[in-house]
Amino acid sequence: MKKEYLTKQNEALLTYLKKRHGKHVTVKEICDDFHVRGIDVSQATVYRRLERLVEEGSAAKYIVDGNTSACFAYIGEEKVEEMNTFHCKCVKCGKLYHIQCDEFTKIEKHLLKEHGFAIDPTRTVLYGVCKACAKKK
Amino acid sequence: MKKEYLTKQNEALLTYLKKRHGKHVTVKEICDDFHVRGIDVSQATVYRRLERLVEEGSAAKYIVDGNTSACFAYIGEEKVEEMNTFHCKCVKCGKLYHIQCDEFTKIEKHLLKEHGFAIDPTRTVLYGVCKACAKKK
DNA sequence: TTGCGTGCAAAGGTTTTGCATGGCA
DNA sequence: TGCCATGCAAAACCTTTGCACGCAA
Repeated sequence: MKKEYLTKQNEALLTYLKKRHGKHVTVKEICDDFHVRGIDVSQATVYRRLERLVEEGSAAKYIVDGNTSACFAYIGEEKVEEMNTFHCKCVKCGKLYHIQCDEFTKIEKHLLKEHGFAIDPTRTVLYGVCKACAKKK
Repeated sequence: MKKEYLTKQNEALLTYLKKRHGKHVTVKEICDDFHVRGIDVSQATVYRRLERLVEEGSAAKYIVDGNTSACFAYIGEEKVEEMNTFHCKCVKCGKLYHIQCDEFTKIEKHLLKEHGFAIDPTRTVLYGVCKACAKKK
């Protein structure tokens, strides 16, 4: 087990993430915000810290778009098993919906029992078309 | 509506994709295979053709990994509405499972009715841990 | 002949990495 | 002091794009 130092960069990132608990952010958004507020944290550090947070289970990484950039969300102390939130991304307007629904928990259990597959909701994004965009059409 | 020419590159790609009907492949895999077999199709062309196939609905694009690279699968004439296949990717061993299950169709309908969100199964990948990897642990 | 398709290389963007330096414990 | 963390810039990747040329119809 490695030691971990408490640096101001680490602290700044954690503060930022906790303030947006559960929301998704990109590395770019984080860096931009830091830049605007005059906080100096290099992009490389943000990547390295986020990577570690994901390993530790305190953050989740999503590949949300056809676009290359990844999204991260802080999930902190929440136990993954208790989360019934999942993400839906509209492929038309690009909006990301956080949906809480027990039906999803059901399919989760079904998949586990019948197919032996344990979904990790923190990593999963469902793609489709949202209500608003369906109407427009 | 644009005219479409039938070129040998186009033909080679379609042959390749049809042979792997329903399976997922990356652009790199396609190019490598072509290279090995001495077929000359530039990477740019593969991207352009795949993009068009996706537009036409003959292929599906997945963002499958934490890695940046996208996967494509040929779905040909199948109508998307009839597909009850979805994809599960194991985050431990990296294996991609194609699962057919009516339960998934149910959650699809539920999401549409209750949340107004129409999932596109051809774009969606569920992440989690597969049976084999769960046992290892 | 027309104009779409292709190849090449450059450009664009995101993420990773090597190395010297900085800073926590 | 001992190491981990950080910054910077370069490198590594994947994907897109511009342009001239090739080729199907």
